[in-house]
Amino acid sequence: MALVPDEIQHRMTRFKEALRRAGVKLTHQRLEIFSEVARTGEHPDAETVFRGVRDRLPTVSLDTVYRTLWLLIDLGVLTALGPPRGRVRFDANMRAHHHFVCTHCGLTRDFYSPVFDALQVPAAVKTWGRVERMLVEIHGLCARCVKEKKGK
Amino acid sequence: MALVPDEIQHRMTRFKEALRRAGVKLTHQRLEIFSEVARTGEHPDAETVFRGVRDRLPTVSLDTVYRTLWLLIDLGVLTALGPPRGRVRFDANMRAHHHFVCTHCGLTRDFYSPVFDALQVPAAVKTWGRVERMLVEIHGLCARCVKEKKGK
DNA sequence: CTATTTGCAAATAATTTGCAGTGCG
DNA sequence: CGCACTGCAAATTATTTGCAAATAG
Repeated sequence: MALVPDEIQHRMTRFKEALRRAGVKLTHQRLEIFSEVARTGEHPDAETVFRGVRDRLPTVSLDTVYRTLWLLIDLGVLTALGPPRGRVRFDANMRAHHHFVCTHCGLTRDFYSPVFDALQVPAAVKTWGRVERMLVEIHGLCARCVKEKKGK
Repeated sequence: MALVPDEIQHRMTRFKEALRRAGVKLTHQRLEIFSEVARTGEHPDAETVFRGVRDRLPTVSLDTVYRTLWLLIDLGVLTALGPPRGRVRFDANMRAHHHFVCTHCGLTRDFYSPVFDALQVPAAVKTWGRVERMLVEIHGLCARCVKEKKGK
């Protein structure tokens, strides 16, 4: 999971610019928390980030980690993996299919596509483990959430 | 989100067969809980399933809904969407990329593919909302989890 | 009949919030 | 040097578990 130093530098620069543009303060904890996520190609959860920054920020609290991560997502320098609202959702469709996911409300609709079904798993990925399934995820705002945003 | 009745029938049949094969009892609550997920193309969370079955099962409890849903996943008639272990994970990679996700431990690795980047969003999907991003998710077991399973 | 399954209530895990003190710009 | 930011502790939300009573096969 080694990342080229250049890429990390680039991420740090974008991060500082985003804070400045948003008029948000550059604190020690924000720097360390972002850098903890940015320095790795893993996608750590909040707890992992928390443990990672404790050497450098012994008094940081888990709630600051959460607040900072969500702030950085708002500023567009991080993204969250998995559906919003933390809830698990259940799917009875066992045929090959793909998903449209609303990043705001979590609505997920299935769709079918022979083109997508026919995609090949890259050879490099096969060396990482046992592949069971491949699907395309299209992320965006569903019509309802688009309308809601306009309303405000 | 209307589903063809044939598809629902097919799902119910597979469900009953799976229970029988596993030697698991067909209870009223299992039937209603599965049917609640199977009758729709939405992908409800546990709370939504719970509210949906309460008309027909006034005394059912939320824990039974959870237990049943996970059981049905074990039996292979449902799948869970979203991150394993319920945790949100954070990603500092804002370039176009794709994911290999371990369905057991949640490990997520990025990879790049010009072929996948070039995929077109189907016209039908565009009518569902505003598309922001498209990525390919490859699900499976990472090497570590494959090894762990063999160990047992 | 009797082992499996359920409902209840209480436990745990993940995440968020209110508030008073602290430090960045 | 003021207001955004943090740490603490307590609140919420999501999910799981132990156990006695209920029921499918």
